[in-house]
This record gives sequence, C-alpha cells and structure tokens, in this order.
Amino acid sequence: MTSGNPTVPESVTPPVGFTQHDHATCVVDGLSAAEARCSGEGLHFTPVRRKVLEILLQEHRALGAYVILDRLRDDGFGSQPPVAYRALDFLVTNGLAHKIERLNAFIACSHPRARHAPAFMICRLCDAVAEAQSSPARGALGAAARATGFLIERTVVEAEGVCPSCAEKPPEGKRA
Amino acid sequence: MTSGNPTVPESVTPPVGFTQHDHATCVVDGLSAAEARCSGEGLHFTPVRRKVLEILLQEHRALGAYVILDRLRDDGFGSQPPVAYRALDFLVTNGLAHKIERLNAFIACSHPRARHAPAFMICRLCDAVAEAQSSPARGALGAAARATGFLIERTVVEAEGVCPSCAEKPPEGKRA
DNA sequence: GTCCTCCATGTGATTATATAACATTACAAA
DNA sequence: TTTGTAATGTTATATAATCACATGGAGGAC
Repeated sequence: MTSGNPTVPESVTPPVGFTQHDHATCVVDGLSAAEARCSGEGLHFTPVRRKVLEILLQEHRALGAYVILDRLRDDGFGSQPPVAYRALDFLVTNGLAHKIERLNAFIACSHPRARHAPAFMICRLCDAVAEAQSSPARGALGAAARATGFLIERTVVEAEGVCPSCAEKPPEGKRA
Repeated sequence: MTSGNPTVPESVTPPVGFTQHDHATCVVDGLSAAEARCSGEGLHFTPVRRKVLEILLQEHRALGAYVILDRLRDDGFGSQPPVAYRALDFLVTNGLAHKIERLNAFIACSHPRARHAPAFMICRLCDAVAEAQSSPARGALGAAARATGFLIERTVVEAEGVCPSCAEKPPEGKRA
C-alpha cells in the first residue's frame, strides 16, 4: 500500500478497511444517503439516530452497543442501553446499518441505497470489516433450501480471516 | 413418547433436516461418531463433554449454554457457566458441535466425520435448525475475497426463514 | 390557541450471555 | 512417589440485551 493516499493524515493510521477511504467523505455521504432515504420513506431520522449512524460511519469496523453508548453520553444523549439499542434497531431495520452476529456488534451499511443481502469479511487481526454482496439463493445453501423446502427470509454471511493489509505485514505479534 | 415413527425413508443424501429423524438413532450414532473421532485423534471425550454432546443430540434445534447448564446440573455435573462453556468449546473446536451465531446457541454437528464449512437453516416458527454444507469460496463472497485479497479462514452462514413443516401448517401459534 | 395522541426518548432495574481468576482433582509420565 | 498437565469446580465479574414505566415533543382535531 504505497500510493493513492493523498488526503488521509497520518495522525491515525489504523489498519482500517481493506480499501482506503476518505473518512470525511464516507461520513458525509453516508449521512446524506440516510437523510435522503428517510425523507423519501417518511422515516424519522432523529438526532440520536443520526448520531449513532455518524458514530458507525466514523469507523470501518464493528462497534459494540456499549461503545456507541459511551460516545452518545459524551455527546449529551441518554446513557442507558435502550437509547443505543433503539437507535441501532431503527438503523438495522431500515437497512442503514448491519449487525455482525459473530461479534455482537454493529457497522454502518456500505450500500445504503440498494436493498441487498450483505456479506462481511472480518479481519481477526485488525478488526476491520468490509461489506460485500452475497447471493445466498444461488450457492449450496440455496440449493439445500430448495431441496428441503425451506423458505429463506434473511441470511447471515460472515467470513473471518485476514485482510490484505494484515496479510502483507510479517507476523510481528498482534497489532502494529 | 411412544412415537415409534421409524418409517421415514432416508432415500436422499442429506442427513440434514427438518425431516423426521429417529432421535434415538441420532443420539447413539452421534455419540459413536464422536467417540471414534476422539479416540482416533487422541482427544479426551470425558463425561461432561459426552453429556453435553448427548444433550445437544437430543434436539434438532440450538440450545443456549444456560439450558445445557441446567441439564448438566440435573445430571450431577457442575452447575457454573464455565462447565458448560468449556465443554462446548471442546466440541466446537473439534467439529462435534457448532455455534449458531444468530441465536447465541449451540447445536450438535450433523456431519461429524468430515471437515466442512457448515451452513444452517433456522426456522423462526419452530426453532428447528438444519445443517447443510456451504462452499463459501465459490459464491459471491469468495469472489469478493479474492478480489480484495482477503484470506477466508472460517465462515458463518446462517439462513433464517420457515421450515417445510411450518410452511405447510396454517398459522396456529407458536409451538409449545 | 388547547387538548390529545402517537411516537421517540430517558431512566432504573433486570435478564441473558460469556469470561476471568483461581482452587481442586484426575491421571499419566518420570 | 513426585511432578507436570489437563480437566473440572467455584466465585466473581464482564459484556450484551431487554423490560417496564415515566417524560417530552411534533402534529392533528377541534
């Protein structure tokens, strides 16, 4: 990873993401998309909900509900678990965020515009999470479902492994 | 109790399913397979571990650790969480059981003999869980991983929906 | 405007899931 | 026997999620 990194300052050089993002743009775009989506569908994109999405968008990894809650408190919102869980429920229900079941944690949706069956790649070394698309009905699972008459309504597809950044680095112990 | 419904043909390949099983056979076979596997690999299939596997094999759905713990206590084993979690960890590590991440619960492996990437179908009405095979590297997720250089080590593939039995029945409320 | 209702938010308490830390026991190898 | 190691047991605690109920604010009916 040598090039194409013009604007990201070195202040924080976390092994974030598999692809370099301009976080500022990430956050702004994510919030805009959410606003558009909510206003289009008559959903209430309230301050808490917006703040939680903003918190999620600032990271390219999954955050636990209590981490989110801490940050909400810092911003003057309520500090009890239901505050975070309710906002997260809204975001997940409306496709603006996803729960990573493997981690019991949450991440902003990378493709908030389209309805999709998300799949995730989770780096066990740096905790970065990347979202991809899955087509569950097409693979072996879909075949098994059809064969047995199971009706798929929702899928959880999560891969755990090592992201390209961490794979490049020699195993010098965890974390750089 | 007196079910004695042994007539379901196992014509088709899958030892998987929402189909009728002879549970007694299920349990016995599962325990034998585990014994064979452990003795073959020098693993200690101790009483607690055996008991936990037996408990799991008795159900074709996922059980939470604390349910298992209750049953362990009833059978004279230790009654504190680590007792159950350690046995479960042994079973999961050695491929004799799986964790259903979506449910934070555990289920006996249906194919304990072969190394495999399991996929699960979870009925949201009756809680039955069936195990199928997945080939994560072949689908969209595998393509995304190759494209980004992500090294997949383990996958979680879980489908939530309605099993064939429940789909047939008119909605008569959730089962007892 | 006032009232009213709905929905969102806030809070305290509780339940559910999982692990840390350490003592004790079982067993096999030296 | 001694010793090392793995397994089990127990206390305590950490982490994740929900329940139950009170408060407050935006919009509509009148």
